[in-house]
Amino acid sequence: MTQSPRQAAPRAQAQRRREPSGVTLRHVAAAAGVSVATASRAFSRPEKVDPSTRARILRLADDLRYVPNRAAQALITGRTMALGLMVPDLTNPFFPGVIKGAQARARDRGLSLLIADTDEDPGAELALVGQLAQRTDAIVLCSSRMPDDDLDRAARLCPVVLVNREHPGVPAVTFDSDAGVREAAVHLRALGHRRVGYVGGPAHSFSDAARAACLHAEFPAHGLEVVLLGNHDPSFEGGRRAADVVLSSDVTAVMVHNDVMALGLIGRLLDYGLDIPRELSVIGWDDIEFAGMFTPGLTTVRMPREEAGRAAVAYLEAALGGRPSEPPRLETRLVFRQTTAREHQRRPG
Amino acid sequence: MTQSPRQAAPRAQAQRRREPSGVTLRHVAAAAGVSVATASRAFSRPEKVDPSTRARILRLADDLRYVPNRAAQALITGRTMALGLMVPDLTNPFFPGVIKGAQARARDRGLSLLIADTDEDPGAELALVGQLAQRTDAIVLCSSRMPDDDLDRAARLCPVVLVNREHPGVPAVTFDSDAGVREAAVHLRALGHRRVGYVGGPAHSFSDAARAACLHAEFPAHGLEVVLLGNHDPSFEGGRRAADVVLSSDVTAVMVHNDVMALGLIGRLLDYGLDIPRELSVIGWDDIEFAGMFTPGLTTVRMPREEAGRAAVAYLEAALGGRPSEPPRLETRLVFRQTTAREHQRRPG
DNA sequence: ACATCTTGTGCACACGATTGCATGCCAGGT
DNA sequence: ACCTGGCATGCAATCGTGTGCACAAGATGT
Repeated sequence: MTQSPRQAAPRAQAQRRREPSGVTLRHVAAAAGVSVATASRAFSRPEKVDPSTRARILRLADDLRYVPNRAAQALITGRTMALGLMVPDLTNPFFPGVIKGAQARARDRGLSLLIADTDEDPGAELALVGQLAQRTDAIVLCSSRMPDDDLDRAARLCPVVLVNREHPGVPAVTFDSDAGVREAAVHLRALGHRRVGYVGGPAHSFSDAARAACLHAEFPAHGLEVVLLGNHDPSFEGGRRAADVVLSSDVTAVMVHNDVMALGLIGRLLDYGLDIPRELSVIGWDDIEFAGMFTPGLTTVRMPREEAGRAAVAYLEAALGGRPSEPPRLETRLVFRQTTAREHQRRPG
Repeated sequence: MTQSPRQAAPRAQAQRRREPSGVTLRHVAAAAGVSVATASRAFSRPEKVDPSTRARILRLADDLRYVPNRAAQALITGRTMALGLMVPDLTNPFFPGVIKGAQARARDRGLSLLIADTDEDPGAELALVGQLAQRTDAIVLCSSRMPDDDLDRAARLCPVVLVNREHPGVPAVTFDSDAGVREAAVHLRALGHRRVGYVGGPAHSFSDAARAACLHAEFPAHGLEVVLLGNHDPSFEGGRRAADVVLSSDVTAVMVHNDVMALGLIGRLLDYGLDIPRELSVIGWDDIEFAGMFTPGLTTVRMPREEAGRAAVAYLEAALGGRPSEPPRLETRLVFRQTTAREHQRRPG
């Protein structure tokens, strides 16, 4: 008998808190009369095991209700099969849209999605990325407000893809506002408008800068003058507060940084007794579900947000799989509803 | 020299795809001149290691940017430190609210939150629970539409807490509609209403049944007759479609299964030229953010949904920690806005 | 008949952390 | 001097899976 120095120590086998279904590969292997290695390969390297034994193993696994232990897989494999997704505020309907798309795609591929809400606190984002990175293979940063160098650090921490923000060296799913804005321009021009205001979002928001830039690039070419009406909180209240600035300007139409703000603005103007859209045309941004539910329905630039979510995880899948790819630039379109109408001088407010 | 039969086999140490920060406990231990065991204890059993060595270990860990490998911890510990949260539809603002609360609480406790959206498919829920269960310690089932026996199976799969649904033997964070509904009753009665309709949600929805039951329990006591106006899709469109039923009934006020439906209903009635609330008072359910953003502002029964999310994870924490507790029953309140007014016979529609 | 390749399987190690047990050390009681 | 006991630490096993390597048996080529 060959001496075997191993196996000497008696196995204490402490009583541990175990998962409900304590069925492991070992059990399946034993039942099938094969080694754990073969059982493992039956799942992950199908071509390396005899079809009949494989079938037997799979059937037994099923009978025993075997479910692989993801932690063990993650440990040996180095891949958690989970992705992270960070958003500034779940309460803004734009983000659940992105999540929905991301989650659907992830689920299709057997990936899980961890959600983090930063509560609009740019300072907390980097730390949160750190936390997420421990449990995921890669992260989607949606409309991140992080300072540029935090972003650099984050990208070094773990594979990252941005949505609705751009930063050199970091892949990003972006929205091409041009098409939507151009449509808005011809639309407003056709209605007779000349001077249109832009009610901006947060001062250091990337997307706000992008939107303003896009306006400046497209509107003058269509004979429209754009008037900046300040930076505001990207909330309903922010929109309401912007009402006075709008009234005291002499624009006949405004574009607003996002739909929620636009709705706040309109609500406030309605309170003032203004006739929307007769006295002021309003165009929002995002096309959240509620934009179409309001009366009057909000004309707005649609951002394909579920698609953005899907594209972001698709990109990460590819990147993790070593297949290089380019995250897409998504087209926007103007959605025509009832908050835009022929230009008409309003009575002094 | 003591003979050591171990350590004979040469370590091949295959080149594996490793996490970006390849720093493990072993490195920290080596740097600190202690064993991995001590290093480990420096983190998880602080009292069992000398304060000075502990300090040294922690500092070194920090310097080396050590981050513990959650997969390894999960493997040995049997705890993933992650929770799952399943919702029917992220697009309904009620659910992001719950998620926000859950996520905030989870993050505070160092837990992660996995999100699953069932896309309103009750048949898919059980399978999704199975998937989630592999990666989490416990699951929050929010407004689950699962059939009862699926629910039983799910609960056997892994620790579960329900939100906004009840089922014998399964803990649940519930909403006590009574208070809100009672307020609605006295409110409507004070405004002179007698017959109030109920525009129901999905036929087999637990919460719809609960809400209807609550109406039947409270309204007659206040001299109000309740008229059931059918079951409808819990969406904006569903609310719009319910408009005709409402018009053809002779009620002067309606309660609607949720805010989104109420908004749809109101929008449609406005289209018909109805004066809301003069000709019909409307009360919604949930108090989603947008309820207050509409014009007219929607009077509605508030559900403290972020609190529900927090309570659900708090309950699970306790349960996993072996501390038995009872998930709370949360109070609802009526939020008075502009869609309710004195009863006033409307002109025949 | 023998060399070579292919195929299917098992052995054993590795992943990174936790933890029961053993051990060595030092203080204090007798 | 010796025993006792607490404290700090190390050893080694363990969690469940993946995978390189070795090996046996059968297939194939000359």
